[in-house]
Amino acid sequence: MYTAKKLIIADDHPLFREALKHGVSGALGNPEIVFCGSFNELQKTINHHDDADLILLDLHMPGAVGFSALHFLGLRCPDIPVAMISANEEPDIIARAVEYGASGFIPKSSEIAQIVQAIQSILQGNVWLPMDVKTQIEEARHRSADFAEKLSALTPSQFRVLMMLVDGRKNKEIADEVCVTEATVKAHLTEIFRKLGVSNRTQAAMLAANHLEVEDPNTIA
Amino acid sequence: MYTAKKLIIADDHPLFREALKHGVSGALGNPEIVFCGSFNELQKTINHHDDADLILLDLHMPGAVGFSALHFLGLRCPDIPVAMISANEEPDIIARAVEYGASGFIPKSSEIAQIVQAIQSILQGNVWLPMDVKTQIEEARHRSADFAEKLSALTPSQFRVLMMLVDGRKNKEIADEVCVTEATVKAHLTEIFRKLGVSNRTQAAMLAANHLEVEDPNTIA
DNA sequence: GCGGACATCGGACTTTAGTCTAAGATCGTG
DNA sequence: CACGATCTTAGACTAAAGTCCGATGTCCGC
Repeated sequence: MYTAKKLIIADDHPLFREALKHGVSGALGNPEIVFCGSFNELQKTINHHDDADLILLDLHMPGAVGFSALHFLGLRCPDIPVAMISANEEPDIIARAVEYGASGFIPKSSEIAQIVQAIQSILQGNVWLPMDVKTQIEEARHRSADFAEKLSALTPSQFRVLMMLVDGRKNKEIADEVCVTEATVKAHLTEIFRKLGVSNRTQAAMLAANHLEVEDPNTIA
Repeated sequence: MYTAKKLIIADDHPLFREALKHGVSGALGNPEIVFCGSFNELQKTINHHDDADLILLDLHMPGAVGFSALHFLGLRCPDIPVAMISANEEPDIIARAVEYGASGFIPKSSEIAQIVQAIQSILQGNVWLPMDVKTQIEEARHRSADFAEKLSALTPSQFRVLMMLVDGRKNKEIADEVCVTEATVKAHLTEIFRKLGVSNRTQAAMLAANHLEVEDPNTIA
């Protein structure tokens, strides 16, 4: 079992942070626990407690906007792991938190036991995320690889056509651009749809766009 | 010092590529330099010059969308290293370029000496990236606002239809879903195209998807 | 009540999209 | 050389997509 000597809890809900304290302190070897109720307070606190083992940081802190607190901590004390605590469980938010250097993301709705487990895992140097999010990310990776496979099944010519599909060009335009007849383009398209497992050009374009991170409003507008 | 025998420069800015040519050719042993001004041209060029030592590829090439050109080269000639050249310096873009197989990312704002150094590093088999990666997402935000304006011009019914367009549904399916006739859907669509400034459903879907981050459950950040 | 925005539909029509079948040309590989 | 994959095209369809014109009805604000 991993214990801690000093813990910083940055949350502006007195009730929640007290509950958090009593819930986890026993399981972590009764560490010293320092409270911060605002971003301002956190900035001061960190000056006297930069030897903390872990910071539990609320996403929505007074004085903090977005991930500003997280970003600050990353600069100020990059060695202290930060676990985000939030009622918000959007996978998108969680992914961003990790990008900004959070070592974990603990939903406020979690059971005490789960929170303890998360903290211990983070103290070991791991990144802890809620199960459902982990599976979502894994599935996303899986599907991404799946698409890459489909994509590499396309011949170069077919790939070219697919790219022009993303621009919303019509068959005749594509034909002129590639200097072939419309019949050829149609033949390619039918094959593209089959390989990608879609049924029309819009779906094919959306699929390609989502995975190739296409954004160029200029060519569309 | 590493030299090269043949270099392909794929960029649609004549001024820039000439400058690039004269800037680096001396330092690389005066290699043969082949120019391409579009994705189309690049595809043709590669057929006669698949013995090139390096390809300098502009991110924004006419005919190429996103990393389509990079991906194409990865399939067509996986052995030739590709250095992305771009005015875009977003870390996000740079990271993705490397994911898609780029051997380097050279900002157009770089000094000649730095570009030469980057190219030589890449010729050695390394992956070269700029030290300072600055973000300018202002334009993206601006375009976002522009699109939001167009979006708010849509009536609720039209918006709903647009969302189904993103799924690649056909008119009849949309009609059944919303419980109206196909005639109504068509009427909405014609108006949607007008308001968004596009000319067909695929373009409308792409526009919406790019700005609303509408995704089939495939991609996750 | 009148005008305007909105949603709804029909019909007629033109244009694209998409499938299917068939077939010729090229090119690389065993 | 034979084989397969790819690219190419044609012709004939069927099915969608998209436009134009007109029409009805609702709802809301002035």
